[in-house]
Amino acid sequence: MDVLWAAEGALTAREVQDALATRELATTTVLTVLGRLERKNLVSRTRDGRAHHYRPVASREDHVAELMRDALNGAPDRGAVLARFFGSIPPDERDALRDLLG
Amino acid sequence: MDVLWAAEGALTAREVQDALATRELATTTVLTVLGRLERKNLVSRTRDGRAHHYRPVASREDHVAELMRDALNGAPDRGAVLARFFGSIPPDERDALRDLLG
DNA sequence: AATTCGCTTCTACACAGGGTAGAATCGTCG
DNA sequence: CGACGATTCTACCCTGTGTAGAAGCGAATT
Repeated sequence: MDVLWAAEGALTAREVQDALATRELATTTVLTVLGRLERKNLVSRTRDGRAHHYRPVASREDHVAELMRDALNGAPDRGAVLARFFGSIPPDERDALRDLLG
Repeated sequence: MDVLWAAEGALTAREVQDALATRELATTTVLTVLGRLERKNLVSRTRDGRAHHYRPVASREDHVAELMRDALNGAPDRGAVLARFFGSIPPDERDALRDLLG
């Protein structure tokens, strides 16, 4: 589903379908999925004459960060989770973060 | 489902059921769920006479950290995600992390 | 104006996963 | 051996997701 993030910017359903041409999806399939994504507030759309322009509500990175926050909220002891999480990511990323956090 | 983490240590199905007594669950329900959790490698069990002892494979914190890693893997630009994630958690947690990371 | 064509909406079907539980089985204790 | 508890098998419902057909609606073309 989220292959749609791959294409940056606002797209029409038609463009999305073309971008996924490898899968030979029916037009209605693309529309249905886009509609569901809109219902889930993952994409927004604005009318443009006959068609709509669909655009991601958040960047892929923001979205994934959101998922991480959601996961984090799944535990009472957030600090302990964060500690384990950091202990488990590649050292180079940990280093980069250290820099980032000053 | 994961209310089972709440009870620390290894439990028998019977004990799990008692712990969830508020929900009046049938014994088989508890067993089924525990079985599925085992299939998903979230709990392991060891036979103890007639019954089994069920124990979490990982602590709740480890499990949530794992979910965070899974989410993180959902984006190509991990660094960007991490940067956003950090920018979005409460400042005090960020401070705690800074300490943690040295 | 009527036809047609594209975009949209509605509705639907299959399949997976998770919550729930009944029926049958199996093994241990008395 | 019999009873009872633990387990397994099977099943039902509900939701989410991938897929798509049928129909509606508005605009361009004939």
